[in-house]
Amino acid sequence: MRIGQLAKRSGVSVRALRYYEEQNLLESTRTPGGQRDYSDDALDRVQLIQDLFAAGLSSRIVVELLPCVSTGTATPDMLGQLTTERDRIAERIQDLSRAKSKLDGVIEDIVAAGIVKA
Amino acid sequence: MRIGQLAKRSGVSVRALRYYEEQNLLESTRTPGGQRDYSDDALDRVQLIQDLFAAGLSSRIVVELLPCVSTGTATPDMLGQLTTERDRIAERIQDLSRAKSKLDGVIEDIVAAGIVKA
DNA sequence: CTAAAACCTGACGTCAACGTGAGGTGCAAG
DNA sequence: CTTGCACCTCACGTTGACGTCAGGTTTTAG
Repeated sequence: MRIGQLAKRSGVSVRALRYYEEQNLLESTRTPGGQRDYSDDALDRVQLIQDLFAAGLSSRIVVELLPCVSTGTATPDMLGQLTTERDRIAERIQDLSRAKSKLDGVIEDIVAAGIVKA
Repeated sequence: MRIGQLAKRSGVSVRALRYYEEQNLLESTRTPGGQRDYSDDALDRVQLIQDLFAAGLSSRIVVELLPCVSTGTATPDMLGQLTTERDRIAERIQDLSRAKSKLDGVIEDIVAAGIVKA
């Protein structure tokens, strides 16, 4: 499929897909005319990239980890990286949970104070 | 206390503290010589700001929400904002949990494959 | 009193993940 | 063949939360 199709299916912009390729996160073959041609696997790949980005990983990290995620194999170093990032995400979840609790508390207090009844 | 002390105690940089003041997130009185002087409450304030930043809120949002968080009162609009941001954080937690599960799975697979034994 | 911290105000630099034109090319339809 | 949309490659712009350097002032230790 071509880039517009992939963009539509994956929900990311055309610009973003080109950026992924620039960062070696995503491959494509080219038509004789020079246009990108993606395999169906690309869709999964893009969604994986989005998930990792959403988890706060940078493209530098993602490009290092993508091979193991795809192949299920890794060097000891890569495994270390993986666990490091996994732990970082876990920490982030803790941070977010703390912030959420705080906001929950504030919301409860406000509602309890009867400022608003919804 | 002065800005260096607050920075050391809160763990954020002097530059960041000045930035918070610039964004109306943090107040300070001034010495006759023009140097910032912080009350002890400032420490809690800074940590709250950090928590909200860590939760992905922008300074614009934080400056709107800080009053209700401090006072426990709010207009209906502010309460709406609060719940909106609370829900956004909840979503983010979900995203992170998904990413973490994915990485956990990858790590398990790698370890199971016997590439490494730690 | 003097030197060295610590502080002050601008104001420009940074970094990531794209957005947004500019100017030109590929390709399927009629 | 030509219209027109999708695509191409530069290459500069954007945003947020600061980092950092310059040039000057205040505070504190001795």
